[in-house]
Amino acid sequence: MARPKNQEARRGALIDAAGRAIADRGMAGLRIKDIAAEAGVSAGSVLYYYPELDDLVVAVHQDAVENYLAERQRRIDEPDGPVARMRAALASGLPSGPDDAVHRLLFELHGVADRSAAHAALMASLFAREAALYSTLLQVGAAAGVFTLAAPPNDLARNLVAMEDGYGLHIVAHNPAVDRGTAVALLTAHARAVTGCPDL
Amino acid sequence: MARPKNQEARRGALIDAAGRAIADRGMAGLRIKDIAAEAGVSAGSVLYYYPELDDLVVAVHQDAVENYLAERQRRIDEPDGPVARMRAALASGLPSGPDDAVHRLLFELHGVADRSAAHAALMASLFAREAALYSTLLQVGAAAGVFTLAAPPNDLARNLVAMEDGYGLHIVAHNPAVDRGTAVALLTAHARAVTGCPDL
Amino acid sequence: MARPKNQEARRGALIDAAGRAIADRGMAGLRIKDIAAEAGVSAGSVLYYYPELDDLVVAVHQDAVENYLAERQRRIDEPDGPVARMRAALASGLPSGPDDAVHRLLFELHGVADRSAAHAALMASLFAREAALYSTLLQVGAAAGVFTLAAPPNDLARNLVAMEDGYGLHIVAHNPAVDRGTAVALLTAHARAVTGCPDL
Amino acid sequence: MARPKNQEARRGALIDAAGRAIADRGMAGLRIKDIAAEAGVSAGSVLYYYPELDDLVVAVHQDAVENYLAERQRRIDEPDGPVARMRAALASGLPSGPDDAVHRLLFELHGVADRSAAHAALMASLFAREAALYSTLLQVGAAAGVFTLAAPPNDLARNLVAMEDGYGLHIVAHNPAVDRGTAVALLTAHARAVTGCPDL
DNA sequence: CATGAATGAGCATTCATTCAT
DNA sequence: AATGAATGAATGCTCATTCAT
Repeated sequence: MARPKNQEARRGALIDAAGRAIADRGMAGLRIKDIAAEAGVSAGSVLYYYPELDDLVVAVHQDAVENYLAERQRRIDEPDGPVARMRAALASGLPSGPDDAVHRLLFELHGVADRSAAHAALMASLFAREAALYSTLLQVGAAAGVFTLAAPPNDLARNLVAMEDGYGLHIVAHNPAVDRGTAVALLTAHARAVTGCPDL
Repeated sequence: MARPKNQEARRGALIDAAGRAIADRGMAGLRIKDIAAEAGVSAGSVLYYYPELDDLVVAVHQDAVENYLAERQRRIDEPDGPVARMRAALASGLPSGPDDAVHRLLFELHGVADRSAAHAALMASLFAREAALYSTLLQVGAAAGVFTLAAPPNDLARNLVAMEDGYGLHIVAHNPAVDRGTAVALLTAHARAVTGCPDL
Repeated sequence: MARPKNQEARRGALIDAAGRAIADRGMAGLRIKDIAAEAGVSAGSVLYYYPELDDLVVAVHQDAVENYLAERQRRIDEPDGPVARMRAALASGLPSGPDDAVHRLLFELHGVADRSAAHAALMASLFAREAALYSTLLQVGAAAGVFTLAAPPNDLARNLVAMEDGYGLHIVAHNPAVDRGTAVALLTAHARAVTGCPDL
Repeated sequence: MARPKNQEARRGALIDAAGRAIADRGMAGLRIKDIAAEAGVSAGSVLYYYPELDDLVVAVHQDAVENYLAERQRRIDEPDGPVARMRAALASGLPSGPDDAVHRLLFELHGVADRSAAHAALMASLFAREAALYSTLLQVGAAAGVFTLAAPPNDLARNLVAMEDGYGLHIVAHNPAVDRGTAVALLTAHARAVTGCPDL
């Protein structure tokens, strides 16, 4: 069982390395030798594990989506109570800044979704699961009587994610008029309005 | 005076051709040969007019932003009255579908903004001017007594644009759960809520 | 004593596998991987038994020559009498068609003889022994009074083999104007003439 | 008209260079950079003129066949009378030795005919036209009363070409027992027999 | 002004080969 | 004895770029 484990470990290392390379140089500038250098192996090794480079990129996307969601879930579950959790959700959906590696990576990968069904599916999955996160929070808050929802929770949830994605795009892309602080404030104001909860 | 005019005309044709090439093949797959073919000239000619290819791409971005904004302004100004105009605004900010060439082009170009100050500036300009569009509509509507704004118009405006961008991203990227109809409906519902105007 | 035997068996299997690979893909397209796959072993194993790949190819050539000659001798010895045996000889020297694996292999290996003394020697050996086959048949037939040789038996024999080789080349190489039937007929007509034996 | 001429000249130079490279290194060892070096141009230039390398090899084959046939025809037509011409034919169909560039090239190219219809057609064309050469000589000689044909001229002609090809193969491939002198003698003896002409 | 010819840098990719196990 | 992991050399190929015309 040593071999398969090593195989998996090496594949994982390559996925990490490729993720860094994509976040750094962008999908357009992705080179096998960059991935190899980042992973500390030869270019041949990358091809050895991923004869089809696209498969590696899909693996990176999968990994990024899962890790991002898990981490976000973790940060949301940390505090107690609907209000604190919603605040955690609002805080955890935006890039920390233009250099946020995770968001850079995800946006790069979203950019190829229009030419790849696999990437489109991953992006759609991320969207749906983030919406589900918000939807749950909204419904729990409403059930607890803290939120008064201005519209069906699923609609509000999708709008929140769309707004996050929009602001996230501008933050990562260095829009000087949209920094994280502003975006969080505007997003929070919106959430406050649609939940009728001034404490957010 | 004939030369400069021809020069300009040729440059314009190259900008159009490059725009089509980017929308078609994406920034990552952009080749001088493709631009040349799309413009019906030789690859050398492209380099002759744009020794630095980046300049051509910036020109494409500039052109796309200006045309898009002008067209959107036109569509907003067409109807009369704040409500109709707001409806026109909500309808004109989302791609018609995954194949919408203008939005495809703009999203491709947003993708390079994080590596280019020029593109970031253009993207920021687009964001600001779209927000201004909404801001004006909101203020006029409020002044007319049709809208009751739930927050400062500039805040609401930016949120609307961010939401548009988020949904636009998913539409262009083939998220199967986000089609134009759904996005327009959700965006409109949001606008209805923040303007307090059920007629939207 | 088990080891050496296994060694030999494995080497034999590799020779067979390499022979099939060469007949299939040609010398130009020969890959260690293909030989290994054909033999059902790893590429490393091939190198283990034949650190110098050329040695394997020489072994293939040797094997092919010996087997081919043995089989041809067998087919010639089967019938009785000079005439029947000569007919068997004429029938056994031409490929059955463009897909005749043995002849394909031999011609591929002849093609490398100009760059390798070992292969040239094997090819020369094959030529000489085929000529000897014919020479014997001719002399026995002459002694029996059935053949009237038009020239020294060694000369006639070499001409027969050369003609065989020429026709064989065209058959294997898919010359549409030279099929086995035609070649056998022409070769036989020639043999009839030089032996003065109308019964061939 | 200067451009097309240069284009043609350059293509011709590449064909010559590729022919030399194939004769030197063999089809199996054919490298683009060798062709380029032989032609004194860059590797990119070879691809520029022949994006599909196979097309270049086919052109080489075509060229080799035509030149070889033209030269052979020339050498046959030089002397007067059926006997002298037949002697010229017999002398012009065999390689001068193992290093005969033309024959080396032709045999290399015959070796790929089994995997390429184009090359098979060229090889078949060469065979048919060489046979026609002999057939004409035989018929003219018979008509003149110098030859007494032992079989239909087309049959004799094909046998002559097959024998030539067989001996040619062995000469080029360094069969030490088959040198040009021996082959010419044996081939001539055969011709003498089938034409009944002792003067050959 | 514009082109096609020609190049070379940079890339993915194939493949024989090495090595630890 | 035999393998799979891993490498690096070698090659084809793409593409931006230069240049003479």
